[in-house]
Amino acid sequence: MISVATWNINSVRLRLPIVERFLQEEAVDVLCLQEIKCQEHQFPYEALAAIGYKHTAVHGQKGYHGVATVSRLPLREYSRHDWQANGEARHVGVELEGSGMRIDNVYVPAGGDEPDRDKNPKFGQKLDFLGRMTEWANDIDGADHAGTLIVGDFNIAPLPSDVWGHKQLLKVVSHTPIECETLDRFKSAHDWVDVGREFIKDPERYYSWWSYRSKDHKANDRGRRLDHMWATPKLATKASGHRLREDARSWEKPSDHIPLITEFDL
DNA sequence: ATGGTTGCCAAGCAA
Repeated sequence: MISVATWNINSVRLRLPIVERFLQEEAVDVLCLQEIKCQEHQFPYEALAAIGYKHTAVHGQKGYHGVATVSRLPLREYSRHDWQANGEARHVGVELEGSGMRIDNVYVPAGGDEPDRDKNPKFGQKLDFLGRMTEWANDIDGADHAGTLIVGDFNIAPLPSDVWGHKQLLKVVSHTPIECETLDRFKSAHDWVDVGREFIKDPERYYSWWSYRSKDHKANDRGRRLDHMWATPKLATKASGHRLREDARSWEKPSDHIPLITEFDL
């Protein structure tokens, strides 16, 4: 069995205590972090190695963004795509030694506030990022390895049941029709299976993010499913479990995102 | 309609 988790941590240095808590409680094999907000030399390698996570692939930058994959199992970093072509650290790809499973850890741009690429260049960059990610997916050769799992903060909640209010959020970046369609084109490009939704079926409530801009996120429960774990079809058939640690949103100094975990029989 | 919060790093940007 191999277990993989994804978590937008919103500063790995500030939240090292809850990363350690999560790893000690869940003992996942692999944890994919987004928004580490540090450079590679600032990453807490020693603290994570001390609790068994000795294998790392860190793609960081100063102050913003940044992704890191930490593992108990040996891995080989094989790619760092810049799907925005602007130098931001938003992807790192690894292959697990032994199983050969590939894990692509991605942090899709949030896209700003205005869902109009003419008025808001960030929105266009988000759509273009997904376009390049789709071209990449078209080129994956799925025939000769154990399959690919792409995980991370996609910054899009595609289904009506992925948000607290479908109608209220149709013009809010993360749930606009054009974003959902663009993500759908990516999905079709490689027949990705939305593993989370294989286990927590639509239209069941499934959120992974709650804004900090709410006194009590549980009171109105205005969540969105921005984080995803999608597998190539053959690998998806090996998924044996999927769960959320929604309680982590209430831990001390929490991230605004929660961890997602998928288990594979491999 | 607006503003609400957080992190980085020391002003404003990104989310």
